Amino acid sequence: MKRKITLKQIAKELDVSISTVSKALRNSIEISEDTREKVQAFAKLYNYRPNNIALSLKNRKTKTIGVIIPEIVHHFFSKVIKGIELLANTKGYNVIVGLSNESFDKEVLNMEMLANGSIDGFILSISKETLMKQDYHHFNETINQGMPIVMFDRVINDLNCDKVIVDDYEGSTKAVNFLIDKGCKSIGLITTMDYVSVGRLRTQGYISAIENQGAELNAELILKIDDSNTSEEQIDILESQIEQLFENNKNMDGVFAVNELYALIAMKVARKRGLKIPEDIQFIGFTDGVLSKHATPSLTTVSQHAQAMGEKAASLLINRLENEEDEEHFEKVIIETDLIERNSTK
Amino acid sequence: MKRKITLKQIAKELDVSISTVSKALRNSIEISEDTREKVQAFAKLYNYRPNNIALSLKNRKTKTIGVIIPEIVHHFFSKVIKGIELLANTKGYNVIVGLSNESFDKEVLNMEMLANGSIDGFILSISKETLMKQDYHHFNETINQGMPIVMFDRVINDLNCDKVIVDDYEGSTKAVNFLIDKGCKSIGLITTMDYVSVGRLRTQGYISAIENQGAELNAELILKIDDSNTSEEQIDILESQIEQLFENNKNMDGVFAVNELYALIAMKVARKRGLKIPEDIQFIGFTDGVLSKHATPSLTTVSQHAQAMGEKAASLLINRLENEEDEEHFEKVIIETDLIERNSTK
DNA sequence: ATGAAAGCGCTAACAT
DNA sequence: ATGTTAGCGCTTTCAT
Repeated sequence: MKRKITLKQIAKELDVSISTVSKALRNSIEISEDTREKVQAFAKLYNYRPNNIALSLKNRKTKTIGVIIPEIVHHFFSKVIKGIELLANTKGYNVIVGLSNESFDKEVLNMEMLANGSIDGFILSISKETLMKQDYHHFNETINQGMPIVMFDRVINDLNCDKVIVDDYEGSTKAVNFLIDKGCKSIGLITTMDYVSVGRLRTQGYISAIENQGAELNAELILKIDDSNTSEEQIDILESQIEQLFENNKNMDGVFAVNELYALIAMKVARKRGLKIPEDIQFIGFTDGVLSKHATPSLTTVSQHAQAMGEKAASLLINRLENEEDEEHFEKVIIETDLIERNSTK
Repeated sequence: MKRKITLKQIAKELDVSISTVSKALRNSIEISEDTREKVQAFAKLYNYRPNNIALSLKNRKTKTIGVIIPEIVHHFFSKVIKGIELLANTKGYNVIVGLSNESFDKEVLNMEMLANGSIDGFILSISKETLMKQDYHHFNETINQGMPIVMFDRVINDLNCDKVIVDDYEGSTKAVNFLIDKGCKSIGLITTMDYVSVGRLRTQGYISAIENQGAELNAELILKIDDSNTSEEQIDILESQIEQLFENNKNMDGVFAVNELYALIAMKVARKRGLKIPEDIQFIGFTDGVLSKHATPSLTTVSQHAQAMGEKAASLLINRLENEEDEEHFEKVIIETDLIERNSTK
């Protein structure tokens, strides 16, 4: 078992100084052709690679990005990570992943664990608990220490950092208008509580689309789910809540759901009640998941382009890390949504 | 913007030496109560945290684990990562994620990028391309340099490292026997090419279950999918191949698929052909995905306990890192599968 | 009880 | 052309 070789060992073997070796390896013209070749050959033979940690200490930068997300077993987030990793890798950066698990404490802990020199900057999406508590001191402290943050999807507006969001408002409006165009007269909304900004914005998009149509807004048609605990039995509760929605609105002929699971369960309920999809009732979900494509019928969705979000977030962060210039001026990038038509709409 | 404070700065402010500060912070009895309190108060005030990189360089260990997986947008892998992160975090370790994207070159690149001091050890699952080429030099080199590896799911037997696998053979046997118990007389198999070890083992499980039954093996009932490229149009090809399977076996009354997507598409084909599930034909998938639970009908599956695999892998690696003892002796842990009954079987 | 010095692996300014 | 030195931030052994 041959341990990794260091400059020091090479220097000793070849009977030169450490700095000579260092320079020779970096092709410095200060070094004679002779020793340069000798050193390089030896280094190659022993498969010398500079130690990243030593470089990080010296350069005061680690070339790694810390990513904190609420949950990894989730199509949207894993796709964002894929985008981040892809772009980071092409720029020579590594990616450390921390999971907050929707918990405030774990989010803080994870950030503290990484902010002590392990990474150059953060890309993160805020946990539900943090959003609910509205306690953002850990973000501010990190930023104040000179470590840049890029937030995506679940963001806070008045924070000194770049943001990448999907146009939730526009996406919902688009979806609801689509349902209206397809002849829906009574469109239900299945959404989350307002403290999740994306839920709030999607709800607003729904409302404005309905109102712009001159139609009156019917509160009965709006179902707000409290998903602060995401346990298993939650799904049964969810289903009965959706049952109730159908029961209260017998003439409902369209449903817009803020995620694909809600939409799928709603379709299931509709089918149970003997409704034909899309003939009797049409469905659209807001999502970037796998369920939609393989559901029966397949679900029309508003795509969030999660991977593009990840790439954009990584590119913003790396730009900021490598160009000290644009301090104090932060970008808010909006990723456009696309409506993907499948078989749950006419 | 106050940058992170260092021992040096504290020492200067308090007019003591760096080593005094260091000792004071670690509660050394060498230091007088007086200065100890003074230093600790000052450190707390300025929120001092030791620099991880410096510690890593000093201790020659980074307390971070490198994870290389073929794909992250995949329920199984993201669940494994969740398990790894969970356990790693409780032990004070961070997790760097690298994606091979099923490519040999990216796998090698990623490993080289991390093996130069950034991490203490690897947890990985081998890319399809690597399995096909059977080129494992990068694993051997890493191990030879004294960096431990733990492989999971897609593993190579004769490699000096710990392994965590699911009992693919046993799981398939269990599934096929279950179908037989439920009255199936003609059971189809939808699997992958043999170079993916999990596909091969699951196929063997199917075969032995059929043969143990005294039934004769019918090659017509076995469909091997070449999924070496996983593009979009692949799904249409997949569907037509499965159509063919049904066409060739009109009396098929059970299907075992080595993943949930194959099972779902098979169910779709069956439905199209007017077959009732589970009355006319029953289905089981091998998986740990979300599709199964929300499919119609929901799919009976063999669960792999992905998160448990991740936790076990992390625990094996950390044990090896922290106890130098058990060199040369490697474990192969087998995670039991569970059959989760849903509505695609009687 | 405190401090000086060496060392982890590397780079770079500054001698020679 | 080569070597010495200092320093990145920290711990620890060895003086004082």
